[in-house]
Amino acid sequence: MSVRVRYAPSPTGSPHVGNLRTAVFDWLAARKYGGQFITRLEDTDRDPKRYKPEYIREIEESLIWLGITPDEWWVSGGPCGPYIQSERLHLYREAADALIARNMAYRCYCTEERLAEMRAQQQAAGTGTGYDRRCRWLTDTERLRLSEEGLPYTVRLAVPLEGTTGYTDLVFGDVTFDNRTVDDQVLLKSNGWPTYHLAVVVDDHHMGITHVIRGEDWMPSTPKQVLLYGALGWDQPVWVHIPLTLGSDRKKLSKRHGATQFVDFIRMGYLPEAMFNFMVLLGWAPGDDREVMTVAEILERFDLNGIGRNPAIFDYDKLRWMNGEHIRRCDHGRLAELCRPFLAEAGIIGDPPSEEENETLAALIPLMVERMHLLSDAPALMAPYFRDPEEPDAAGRRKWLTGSDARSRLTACVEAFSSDGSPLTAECAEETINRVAESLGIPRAPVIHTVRVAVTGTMVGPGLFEALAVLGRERVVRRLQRAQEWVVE
RNA sequence: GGCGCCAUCGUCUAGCGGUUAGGACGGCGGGUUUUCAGCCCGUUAGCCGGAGUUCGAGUCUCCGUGGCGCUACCA
Repeated sequence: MSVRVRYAPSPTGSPHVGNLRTAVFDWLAARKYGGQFITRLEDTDRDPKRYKPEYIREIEESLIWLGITPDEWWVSGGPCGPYIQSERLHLYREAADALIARNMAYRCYCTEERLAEMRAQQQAAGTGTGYDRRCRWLTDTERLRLSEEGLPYTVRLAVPLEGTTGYTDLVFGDVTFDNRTVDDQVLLKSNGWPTYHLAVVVDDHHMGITHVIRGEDWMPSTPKQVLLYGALGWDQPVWVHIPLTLGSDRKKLSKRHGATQFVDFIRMGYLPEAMFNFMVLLGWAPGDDREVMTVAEILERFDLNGIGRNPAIFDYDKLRWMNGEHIRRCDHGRLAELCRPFLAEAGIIGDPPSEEENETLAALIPLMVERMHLLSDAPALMAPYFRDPEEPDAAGRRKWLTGSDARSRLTACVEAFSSDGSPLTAECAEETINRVAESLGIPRAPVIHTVRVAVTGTMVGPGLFEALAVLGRERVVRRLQRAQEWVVE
C-alpha cells in the first residue's frame, strides 16, 4: 500500500509543538509504509491580524531542523503542485460550482451583520448556534434577483436535513453525527477564497492523500468534509485523528503555557532527535519499556494503530530529562558543533572560534556531557575553561579560600605545579595534588576543593584532574597564583 | 446551551476477562565520589462513581460525574 500523507500548516501563527507533532506522525507514516510526506501551505486566511508571512519561514525551519523535510512541498515542488493554496484558487471555485450545479451547495447572501445578529439571538435563547438556512430556501426568482443585483455572496454546503453522517477513524473508531446538528458551512467566502473545509477536501483529493492525520480538534468538522467527498463523488481518505497536546492546566497547548512555539525549543538548546522522541511519545508508546530511542528505532517500532486516544500533557521536566539522555548519546564532534553557537552568542568563544578555542571545546565535551541537559547549559558550564574567572564564588571562597591553611595549600600548589614543565595530563595533575597533600600531611580532598575554587572560581564542575588537564599547565599556574590574592583571613 | 471525544500513579503510559496492576519522568531515601552532574539501588503514588454481563472486570455494556474540544465568511 502506498500512502500519501500531508501536514497542512497555516501561516496564521508560529508553528507549535502540537502542530509539529502531527507532522512527525505524518512523516513516520510515510516512511514506515513507504509513501510520500507532503506539506501544503493553508494560507486562505489572509486577515492581516492573523496572516504573517514570516511564519512560513518558521514552518520551513522547524521541519528541516527536525529532520522531516517533506518529499513534496512549496520549497522543492512536486508532481501535485502548487503546494500553496492561494495559488490553487481556481480549483476551489470549480468545486464550488460543481456543488451548486448538483444542489449540494447554494449561494448565501446573508450579511455578516445579519449572521452576527442571528447568532446573538440564538445564544440568548440558549438554542444551538448555526446558520438558519434562510438562503437555502430562496425561490428561483429571489435568487435571480439577488444575483442580478450583484450582491456579494458566500457558498454554503447544503447539509442533508435528516439522517446521519459518520466515518471510521483509525484511532477513535466509528464516529457518527446527526445531520441536524451539522451546520451549512461556508465553503467559499464572499471574496472568492475557500474556507478550510472546501480547500482541504479539494487539495487532499487532487494530491492523492490517502491518510488525513490531524489533531483531534478537527473531529467535529469531519462530517462536513465527509459530506463534501460524497457530494463531489470522491473517495474518502483514511481518517486519523490524534489526541491533543495539553498544557499543565489541561487546556489545549498555547502561548499561555510558556514555550510552545517550536522555534523556541530550537533556541533553548533542545536536540532535534530529543524533540522527535519526546513528541512521538505523546500519544504513542512502543511495545516495550524502552523510551529513549533514535529516530531509526522509533521508525522500526512505529505503528499508526498504536496511537492512543487520550490527550497528553506536555511535561517539560521529562523533555529536559530526555534531552539530557540524547546529549549523552550524541557524537562528541557533533555536540561540540551544536554547542558552538550558544557559546559564541554568550561571548565565551569567538565567532568563528579560534583554533585553541576549538581544541578546548573538544576536550571539554566528554567532561560536560553528563552535566548538560540543554545546549544552552554550555555557556555557564564551560565559561571557566575559556576565561579566567573574575572572582571566586562567594560560598566557595568562604569555605576553601579562607585562613592560613588555605593559603599554605595554595602556595604549595603553585610551587608544585610550576616546578614541572611537562604538559599537564590528568594523571600528572592527580599525582601533583597527592604529593601536595602528602607533604602537608592532610587528606587530598581539601586540596582538591581549594584548587577547584582557585582555578575555576566555582565549587562545582567535572573531576578536577581532568579539568586541570583541559586548562593546561600554564593557565593552571597563572590562576593559582592569582587566587592567592583571593584568600581571606 | 448543542454536538463530539476522552477517563490507569502528580505527569507520559503498558494492560487488549484471571497480573503481587508493569515501565518512565518527577518527588523522597540510600550507595559510588573530589564538588556538581551522571550512574546504581530502594521508595512513593493509580484503575472517577454506580449498576449490569461473567465463575471472574482496569479490561465488555449502560447510566452518572468530570475533563477537554468544536460550535466564524480562522485554521
